[in-house]
Amino acid sequence: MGTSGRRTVRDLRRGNRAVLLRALYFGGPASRNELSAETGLSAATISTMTGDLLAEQVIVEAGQVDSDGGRPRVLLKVNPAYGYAVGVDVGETQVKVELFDLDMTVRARAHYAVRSAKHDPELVARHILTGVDAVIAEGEVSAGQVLGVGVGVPGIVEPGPDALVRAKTFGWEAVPLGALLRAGTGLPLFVDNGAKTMGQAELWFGSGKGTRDAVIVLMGSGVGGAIVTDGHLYRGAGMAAGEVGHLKIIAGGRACRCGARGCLEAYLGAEAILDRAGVVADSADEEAALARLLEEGSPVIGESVELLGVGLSSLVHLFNPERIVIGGWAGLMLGGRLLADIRRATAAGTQAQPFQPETIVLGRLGPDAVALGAATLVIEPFLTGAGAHRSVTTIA
Amino acid sequence: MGTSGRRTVRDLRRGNRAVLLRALYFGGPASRNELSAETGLSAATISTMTGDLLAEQVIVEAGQVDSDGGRPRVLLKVNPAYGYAVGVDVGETQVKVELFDLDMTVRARAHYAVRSAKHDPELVARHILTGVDAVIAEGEVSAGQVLGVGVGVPGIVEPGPDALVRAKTFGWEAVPLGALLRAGTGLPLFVDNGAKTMGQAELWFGSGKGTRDAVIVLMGSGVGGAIVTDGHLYRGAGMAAGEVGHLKIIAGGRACRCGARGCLEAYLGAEAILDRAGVVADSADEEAALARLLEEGSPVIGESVELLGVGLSSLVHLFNPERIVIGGWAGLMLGGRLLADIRRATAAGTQAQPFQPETIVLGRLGPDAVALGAATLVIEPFLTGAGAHRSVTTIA
DNA sequence: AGACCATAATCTAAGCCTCGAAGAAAGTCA
DNA sequence: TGACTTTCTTCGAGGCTTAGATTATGGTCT
Repeated sequence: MGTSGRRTVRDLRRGNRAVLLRALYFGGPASRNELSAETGLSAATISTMTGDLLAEQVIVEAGQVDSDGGRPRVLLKVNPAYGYAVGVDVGETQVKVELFDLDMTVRARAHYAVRSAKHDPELVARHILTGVDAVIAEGEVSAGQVLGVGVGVPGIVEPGPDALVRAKTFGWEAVPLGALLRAGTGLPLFVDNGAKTMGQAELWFGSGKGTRDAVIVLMGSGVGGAIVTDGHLYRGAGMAAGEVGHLKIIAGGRACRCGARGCLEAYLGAEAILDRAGVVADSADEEAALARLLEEGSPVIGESVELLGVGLSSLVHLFNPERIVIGGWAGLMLGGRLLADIRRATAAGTQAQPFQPETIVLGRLGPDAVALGAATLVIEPFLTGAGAHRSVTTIA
Repeated sequence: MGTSGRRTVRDLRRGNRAVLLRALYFGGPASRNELSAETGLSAATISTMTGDLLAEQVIVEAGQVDSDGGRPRVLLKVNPAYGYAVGVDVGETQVKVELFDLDMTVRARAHYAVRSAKHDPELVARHILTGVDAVIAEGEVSAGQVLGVGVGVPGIVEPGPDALVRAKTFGWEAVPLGALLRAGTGLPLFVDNGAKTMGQAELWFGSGKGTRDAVIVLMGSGVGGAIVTDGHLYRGAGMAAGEVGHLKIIAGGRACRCGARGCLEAYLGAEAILDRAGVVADSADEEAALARLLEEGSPVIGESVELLGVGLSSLVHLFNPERIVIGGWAGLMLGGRLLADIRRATAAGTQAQPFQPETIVLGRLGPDAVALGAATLVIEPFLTGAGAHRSVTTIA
């Protein structure tokens, strides 16, 4: 099953343009010659296509490289100023809005504090909309140059134009964030789970770079994740795949805030770890408290590593990934000191040949990559459409 | 990342031919007109392509349908006798070799008993090779018409021309089954895990038909599975993905024969269920013994359902499937009576909106579909290549 | 029966696309 | 300055799909 397939001869062009643009985006500056080798397209085709893209200003020249006694190669790269993407991170304590150029350099930021436990959807939407206007103004960019707005939220996002968000942590049951935002902006909109956006950031620019099959596990206060299959974020039938936090590790075990029992998140977010250690800490102090636990060598930490290993071994058998990236602030804290133990604990739960310990690595982007990842939601269709301007407004 | 992309204008034709052939293969007989609507290709293109395919005998006419006062539609279908596929099921007690035409009708069979616990690789290979020759002879098919041989084996298959098989149940450490078979036949060869082949059979012809995102869980003596993403079997980086049997459900729980603890298979194959119930039964009696347990209403059965629900809820959160198919003889036996309980137990471990109870269904093909599925490994490249004859011998 | 209509399939001309080969551009080296 | 090397562009050829016109094949109405 699974009919994909190009249709007409013009789709061919579009597809090849996308291949070219991706090579240029991820492969940095390159000459036409190198592009021909990388993409498999003939030099002639590359030439006409780069001609078009240059004329449209999607790409620009980026210097020369002389070769041994021949015509020097002209380097090409994606024009960072061709378009801009807004990335939004809707977090527990604040709404962060950032404007990126195509190089993913931040051109402007706006942060809005949100009082914990008071995540009024309308307020959040207003913060986002205000923020979008603010960064566009501050970045001195015309609205026409903005390719879209990507939003990373906690919880599960239902596909569809309304982008219904269900986030227990916020008490959001079925908040139509997409509809709320669309009422205030005409920009293309992409809403997805924050862990997934962060995962895509690691995939594109971090430790996942270059892999086709990867699992990204993110531990902060809770546990989230992202699954990469065939080089793309896997979302499943209803955008809810990859919820690593609700992988069960102990049938009938600790109660999770999701209502079920034995979830990874019932043991392994910073919140759960502190709770298991009997430490009381509000969300602002979690980081310090967890650091202290690590310092003390609390037995709860050792236990946590073992449980993480159990979860990861499940993931290895299900996904057989080429790489497993551990990220999120708590994940980086744990993994920074105990990576070897995590690898060993995972190996104990897996047969030898689908798993190599080196498969597990730490994330490289730090815990603030949610907005960056949200911006990649905007870039993705830009690359696929190869700069076919501002298509229909869609929800990823 | 993930560059796929057609390249030349002839690839376009090949791709569209594949789309057409798939539509015809899975959509049964259809007129050119219907094909045009289904594939999105213009009537003219369909016309020339069906012309080619008819000339090559890949497809044939299949009657007419008169329409409301117009020229009657000529129905087309894949020519079942265009080519044949051999499917092999290497099981615990026997090696089954079957010859299928493109309609997946069995044209010949050959079975070879294997004494339990004595799975000499060379002997198995010899059985397979003998069987292939036997079914080709019995089916009265010329070897040139055979598109390939698909083999389903227990354990994990490593990609590569040797197709190294690791199967603890057989005591196979790294058996180069591909190499052994290639020494005896020149036919294209495809080796994969038997649960995966069975899963693909359910996907193509059984309860998974038409789904793009599915999980297939197979319970026999042990537990296996297959994952479907975007309409295709997902194999991961090293063909080892989808090993549902080694999903962990209880950290530090019962020892599994794989060496780890807490695997689903340590609780849920027929073998494990009987063991947990304290019943001693050798593999020939397992079926009767399990049936008795069910009849008696043993508490172990109720427990098993709960544990299965835990495992399935993990799978729901990780894959967000459109459908979950339960198969294998033990799975069908349990599910036949207790499907409602399984659904309830799964729902208890999942949030409401990624999961609908009706997602879980029983397999439709019965427990003997391994060989059928193995044959689909041969059909798949035939459909993709759209009958571009006998390409290079590959391992799937 | 014959004129007319409806639907299916094929034919034809036009517009794109990618490729290979040949030519132009832009340097180095002696 | 001229030979050489390497990169990039231009051009003709061969293919592809499409829209629209044309042919095929039956029913329906008078």
